[in-house]
Amino acid sequence: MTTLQELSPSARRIADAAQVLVQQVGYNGFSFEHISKLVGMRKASIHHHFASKVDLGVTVAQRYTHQFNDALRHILTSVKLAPQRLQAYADLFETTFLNDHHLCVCGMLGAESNSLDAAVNQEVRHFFQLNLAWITDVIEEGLASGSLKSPHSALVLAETLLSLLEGAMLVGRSMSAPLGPRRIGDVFLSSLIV
Amino acid sequence: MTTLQELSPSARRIADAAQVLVQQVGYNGFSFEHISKLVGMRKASIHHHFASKVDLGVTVAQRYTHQFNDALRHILTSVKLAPQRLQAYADLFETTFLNDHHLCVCGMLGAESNSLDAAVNQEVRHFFQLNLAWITDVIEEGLASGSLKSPHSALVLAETLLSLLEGAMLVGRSMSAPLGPRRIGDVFLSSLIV
DNA sequence: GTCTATACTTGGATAGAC
DNA sequence: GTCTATCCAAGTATAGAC
Repeated sequence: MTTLQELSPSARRIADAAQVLVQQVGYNGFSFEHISKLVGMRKASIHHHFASKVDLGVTVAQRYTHQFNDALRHILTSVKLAPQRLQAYADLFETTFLNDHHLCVCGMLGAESNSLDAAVNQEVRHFFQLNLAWITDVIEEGLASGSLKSPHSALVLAETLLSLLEGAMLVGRSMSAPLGPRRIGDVFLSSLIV
Repeated sequence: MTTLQELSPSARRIADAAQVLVQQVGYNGFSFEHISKLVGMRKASIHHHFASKVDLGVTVAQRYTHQFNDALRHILTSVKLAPQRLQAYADLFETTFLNDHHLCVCGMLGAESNSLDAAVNQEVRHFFQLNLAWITDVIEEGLASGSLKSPHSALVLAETLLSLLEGAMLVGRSMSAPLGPRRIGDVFLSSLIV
């Protein structure tokens, strides 16, 4: 299985194209032929970098999770208060959505999970677990320091916020004038902010 | 294009099977062969009832929307207060999710929308529009009668609730112990209920 | 209405030349 | 690393017998 560090320039272009396709049409919606057209290489050449479609799917999910994790760590260093940290978090989804109504890679793969290889599903679960842990920590600190207030536990609030943002992207896809993850997230966050 | 009234018993069994498959693996995740096995008929026989896969997809979305609409009207007649109406609404999603972690048909199709025929997408948009209008009406009545309270508009709250429930099903699929749409919905609704 | 048989296309994957 | 050529399976769809 290919890991992140070993990606050659060509492999990176392939993974980039595959990620966009996953966000646009899902794992079951694209083929090696689609990637071939996007990167200007033949199908056989793609197989040289990724032996199977599952390998490619796993790599896309791993990279996405890794990049997302970097963004989460950056928020912690650049934003100090829990309410603003959660708004910055919602902005990550907003940015993705504003890019041609792309879905979250793992949101899309999660929807398709019943037809995916276990190796891909494992990466998707890792993404959600990582996100839930991060949000929970932020909310817990906010509740403790008094910048947030709620009768619910931090973990329950975290699953609520994550569900809300993933759902806002999904529902927003089928609307002519969606509010988007940022504004939808604010509706919920405004009930938590002191 | 086949419409709801004309469905023969065989066509109904095929549409039922197709609906389950959409909820499990998505439109791009199933084939006529899968349906063939589920209903015990050959692929050619399925084509006799549905000329194309798009026809089948449209019928599935139409029927689902129609059944959902019946459930929404039933809530209005059997439940009188806005808070309880919204909880009953969340229970519709909970029931679907508890059935083997099935997704909402139109939630799944919405995720795949970029690869679907326009005729299918139109039905998906109709489903969301119908739901948003229903929720908006319920919330508007609740705000007017004083059973609900919020600084946000009914329409914004409706999109928030719908996004939350769709997202709770999607995210819940990849979790070992998801809270589920009902409990997730309650977290948000509790901030609205007076 | 259902079947067998089949046409046609696409998709994932491999062999081997360059 | 990339290519052409090819294999094989699966997927949508149709023709025609029963």
